[in-house]
Amino acid sequence: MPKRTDLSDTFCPVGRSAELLGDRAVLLILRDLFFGRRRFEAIAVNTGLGPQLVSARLKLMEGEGVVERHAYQDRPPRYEYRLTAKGKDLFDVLYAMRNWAERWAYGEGEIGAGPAIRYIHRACGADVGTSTLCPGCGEPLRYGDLKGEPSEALRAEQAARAG
Amino acid sequence: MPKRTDLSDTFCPVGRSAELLGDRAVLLILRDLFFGRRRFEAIAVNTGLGPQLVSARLKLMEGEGVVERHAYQDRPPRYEYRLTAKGKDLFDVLYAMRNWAERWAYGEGEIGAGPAIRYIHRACGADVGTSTLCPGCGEPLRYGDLKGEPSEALRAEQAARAG
DNA sequence: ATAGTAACTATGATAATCATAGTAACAAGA
DNA sequence: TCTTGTTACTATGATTATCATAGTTACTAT
Repeated sequence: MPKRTDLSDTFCPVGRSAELLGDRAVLLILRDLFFGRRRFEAIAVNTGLGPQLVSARLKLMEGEGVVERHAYQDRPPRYEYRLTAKGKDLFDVLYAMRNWAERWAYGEGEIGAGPAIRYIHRACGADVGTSTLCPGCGEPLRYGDLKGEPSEALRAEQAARAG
Repeated sequence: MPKRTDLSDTFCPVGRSAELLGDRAVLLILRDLFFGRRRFEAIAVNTGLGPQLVSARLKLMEGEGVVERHAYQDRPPRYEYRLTAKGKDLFDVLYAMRNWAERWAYGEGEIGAGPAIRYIHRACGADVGTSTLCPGCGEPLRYGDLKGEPSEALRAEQAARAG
């Protein structure tokens, strides 16, 4: 392709977000980071993306300030990637994507009864369903407030990828 | 590129959303549709995307059930595109993207004081800032609840594209 | 008859992505 | 010591999506 249109200087906020988020690889990597997967190989395997793409996107995301590279050992030098505050603040976007998909993107009975991942509000123990506010206590849901319980189907799929 | 990895049958909901939303063109078209731009040419001009891409993506989105094609006149046949219920339900995603960008994606004073677009809650008249709940009345914000007031900078940019 | 409008499709150049393989720096076991 | 394993990448070549530009179709208006 020719150089894709650069959106980093539009005044439209959705356009600016789309510059980073309008990319499946970035989205998948963010998902993994939110799930606590911090290492290069783990992310590459789980996303199925291939090392150059993961490498390129992590560099991009680091440049954008949504992830930080941390050495977790010195010899041999090994790094892991962590969400920054700016990165963690993307939680609402990913959570909204999850909610939409749970409502619209599965066939009848495709994953058995219930959602692909059930989320429990740690504070009150309620199943949050696909709401923005906790149906149990009415509080808005933020990063870290939720405990995810993947369905059997999703667990099996991830285990298969991990080999 | 070779065929990009198909995510439409993952059990992960973020993966399924990413199949559609991990694409800058789709995101920009959705933005325009949410803003009431329904015609092919208007969308192509405002997004700057080029007719084949707009055409391809609208077909894709129609296939996914997020937009519908409606004839608005018969001779010559002319069509416009509307969000379906499934499409309108993507509001939370786009709104979360907007909020994130307003908080993180602009330089100091880049658009003057205030946000790129100010949103007013129709029900109570409060400026919602970048919150999920209306700071005035506490209600969750949904599609149609908000009145957007683009900043001067954004208005000028859109006018320039429209020619 | 000519120009204009809206919604596209066609063509060719360019560049992003994928699959596969390879590299670098070390640790651990035979 | 030699081999295998682990982690985090980089290199290469084939494939294909995207862009810019131009053209098409089917009308209406002057």
